[in-house]
Amino acid sequence: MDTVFFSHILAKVSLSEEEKNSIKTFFVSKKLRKRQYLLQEGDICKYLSFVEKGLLRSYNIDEKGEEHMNMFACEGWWISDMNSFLSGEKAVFNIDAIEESELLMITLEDFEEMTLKIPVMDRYFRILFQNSLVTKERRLVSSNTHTAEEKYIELMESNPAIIQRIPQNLIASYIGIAPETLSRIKKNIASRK
Amino acid sequence: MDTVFFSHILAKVSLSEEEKNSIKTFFVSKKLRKRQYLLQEGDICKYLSFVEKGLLRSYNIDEKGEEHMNMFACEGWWISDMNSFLSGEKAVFNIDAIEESELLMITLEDFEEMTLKIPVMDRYFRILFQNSLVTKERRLVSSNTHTAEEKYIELMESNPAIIQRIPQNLIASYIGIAPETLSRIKKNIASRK
DNA sequence: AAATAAAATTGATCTATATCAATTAGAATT
DNA sequence: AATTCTAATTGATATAGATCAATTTTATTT
Repeated sequence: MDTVFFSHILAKVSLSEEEKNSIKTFFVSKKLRKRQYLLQEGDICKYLSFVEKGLLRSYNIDEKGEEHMNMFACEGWWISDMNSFLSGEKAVFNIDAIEESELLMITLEDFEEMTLKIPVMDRYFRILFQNSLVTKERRLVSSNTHTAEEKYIELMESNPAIIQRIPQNLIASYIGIAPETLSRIKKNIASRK
Repeated sequence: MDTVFFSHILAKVSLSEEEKNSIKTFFVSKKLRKRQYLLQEGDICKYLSFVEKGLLRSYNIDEKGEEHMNMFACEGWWISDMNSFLSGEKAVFNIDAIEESELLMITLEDFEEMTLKIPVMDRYFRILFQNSLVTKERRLVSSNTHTAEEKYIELMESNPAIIQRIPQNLIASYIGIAPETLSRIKKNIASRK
């Protein structure tokens, strides 16, 4: 319980040693093998999880059985089916590990207790959610405003690091296009250079 | 400074009379006529605004001059270009009034001061942003997973009240389709009943 | 109430991207 | 190293929804 976790929190708020120790007690750690599920659609999402190491994806599956990537999370990111986690409703997302991963997880009950005991964690999550909101908003704008190629270029430019760790077909799904289309887009871009 | 505002906050957190009085001091109120701008693309978004009354929209404009609705906000909603507000970068969104409106507005400086003075407001905004995140996530799933008709039906079902106050062409833009397409979709749905 | 402007509808046509099918390249497993 | 499985590429074709243009309906302004 460690460097990655607290360095990410301390980047947004200050914590005393005492607070750190207290926070630790609310989390449990978990390792996931590649392809292992953290959550399956229809289950209740019991945890909000911080990625210490590795790479996960969350996605939903439509009536035709097609997967649609919702988000990826690598080191320093949080992942969950927020609606299920907060409301106790059934999860609409699946979450699994793209790479072998290590997580720190907290239940809703402990999350509530932790924020009440350490109010600065409300601030941390307020800032975290604020930033996520900006990111999601950008993606939504991109989704409505740009062509397939523009969306791909935008993603490449905003997130070059993570992209290299993720198979093309998942990236295609993330930007909402067919894998064949992404393949052709890449070819076009390459041929223009 | 009033019922709508505090009733929305008190639905999420508790406040003493003293805290309420303190909170009041951070906000200024403003009235907008129909079609009046609150924010124009390229300006810095100085305020986070709570809608006491009326209806506003936020939207971006692409290179072809087409508007793309980002969100609508009626009584009880907050509106801003969050990225610009928080970072001081130029706004990418325009915000204007669809109906004559009344707002309560706070600057970033006062927002920071308020949350430091009244930590429970961090909690309020943490919960608010958490919920917005769930909403945005749903919209993104819908945008990638569903057909134009499904997106329209979903919006109708999740938000029947607000839809009736908003012109069809803006709704089409919000779900990312051409106004002609929405018109045809409505016709189809009607003819099937 | 008349005049003007804006929004919605309808038809005809076009296009970006999806879908289907086959092939090749790369990973993972034995 | 050989085999099997999965992902990526490429070509041919189909389609949802966009675009363009004309018309009608509904708001707004004078």
